Amino acid sequence: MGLRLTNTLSGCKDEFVPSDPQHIKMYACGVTVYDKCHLGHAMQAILYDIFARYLRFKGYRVTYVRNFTDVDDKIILRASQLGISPLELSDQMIEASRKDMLSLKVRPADFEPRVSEYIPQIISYIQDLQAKGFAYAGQDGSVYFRVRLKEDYGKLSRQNISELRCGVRKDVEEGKEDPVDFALWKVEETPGATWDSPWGRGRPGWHIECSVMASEILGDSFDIHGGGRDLVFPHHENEIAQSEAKSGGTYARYWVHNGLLTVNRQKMSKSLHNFISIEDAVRDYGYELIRFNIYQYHYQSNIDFSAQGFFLGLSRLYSIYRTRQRVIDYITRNNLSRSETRHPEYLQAFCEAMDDDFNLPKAMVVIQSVLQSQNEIMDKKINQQNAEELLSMECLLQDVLPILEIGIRPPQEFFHEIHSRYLTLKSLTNDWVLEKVAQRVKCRTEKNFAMADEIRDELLAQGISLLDSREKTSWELSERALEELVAL
RNA sequence: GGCGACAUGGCCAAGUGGUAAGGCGAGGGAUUGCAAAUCCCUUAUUCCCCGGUUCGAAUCCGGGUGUCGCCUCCA
Repeated sequence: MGLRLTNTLSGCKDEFVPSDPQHIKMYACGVTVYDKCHLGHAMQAILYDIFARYLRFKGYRVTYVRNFTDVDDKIILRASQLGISPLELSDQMIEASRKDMLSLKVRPADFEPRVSEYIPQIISYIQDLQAKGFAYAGQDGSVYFRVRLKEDYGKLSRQNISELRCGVRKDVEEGKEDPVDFALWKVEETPGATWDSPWGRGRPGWHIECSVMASEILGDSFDIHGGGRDLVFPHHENEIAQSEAKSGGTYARYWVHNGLLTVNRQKMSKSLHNFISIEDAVRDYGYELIRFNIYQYHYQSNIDFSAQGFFLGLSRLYSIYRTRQRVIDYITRNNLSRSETRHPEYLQAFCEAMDDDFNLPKAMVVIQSVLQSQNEIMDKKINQQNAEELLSMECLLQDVLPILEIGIRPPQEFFHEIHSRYLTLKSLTNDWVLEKVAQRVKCRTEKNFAMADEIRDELLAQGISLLDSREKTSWELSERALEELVAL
């Protein structure tokens, strides 16, 4: 079964047919590097990275492009405030962004072009548009795109040009023939962020960069173009207009748009003080919890981050790693060898979920079911058939979890990280806990259950929960402890 | 004013014509010294409201209500 994708252009979930059956070309709008990246960027980067990984998993060759916008009003403003050049600022921010992505386990795109590296191509692109009559130099010297000449303008966002209220939020630039026109080249002199052009010194407009970089790297037509919902209009609409005006053909064939990130159901914004940087979030919650939370929602809807969601996620992650550890122990104890067979039913279920418009919540259900089945098997008495079943599930998980980049660390590393974070928070030590556990073990062997229970209660009051098995007593964090760890 | 999206059990959330996934919570059971962990069972005759199309609608159409996004900064 093939992939189906919700295509903003058609408004439907369409069968995805790449123009080259072996090779998928994908472009996603990256960040404008005027500040540190926030969780919304993380979410977008994680999603498209997963799309690329999954398509590769399915056997496609994928070329994935994600740009950096390093020429922009906000960068110029910020840089002048900081007393550095715009490109210095964007260099720093790109470096920070790369670090952020690494910490989230997001793989770099195959191409990560920067606007400043494509100025000559942008200029000749605009010249071509000018030759075709779609671009004109306005009275102020800047170059604009003649929107009304593109008769299908508005097809992506379903906007009607005559209904647009121009200048509602921003003053209309002088020099345009028509208020709906948008800038391709802005004439101005900003140190460090301007280049010579046939129209004078200046810099590219807001939308031209993606059209140019996408076509330079992927060609005039490619398969998937993605970005946040908030880019549909005007950014993507304008990209289509420019690109198709220039090439005369179809630009991106499928447009996918992810929802935005909310914090406690409110859009994340600096003015609401709910702005979370990737750096802070990774430090406070860990990359897996951030990813887990994203996977609870379909990519098209807004994804909410809240203490409740993080708590739920951490409990589930905890549980995932408990099972991961249990499987490792089980395999070692029973001296089982690796399986080369991926459990066929679960593999199919996983692929069906992902093929259905990258339905991550559904895919996560499959993962949970696999883990549950593994536990079920390990609860039973071992036999040949059980063991094979378990191993094929394990084989599947080892192939599929890396796509999601979740549950693949050594479990002890995960537990150690969470536990030490908690112990530090509560000023407790690992030795203290172990001492208490040892005391209790002694009480239990002496059948002094009253004392044993007392120690257990004492630990529980500190957020430490005990697990007695036949061989040993181990400890982990209680629900309340997990809750405390993720309080926003 | 225009365009668009969404509304599903106590909470979160899948599900675009065939009779409501899953998680959390709650209740019961197996297991346990008792717990925890794990597993099993139960927990929405019903999908914001009102009409319509259909043999059949959470899903399609019309109207209403509510929430949100975008309308030239945005992932």
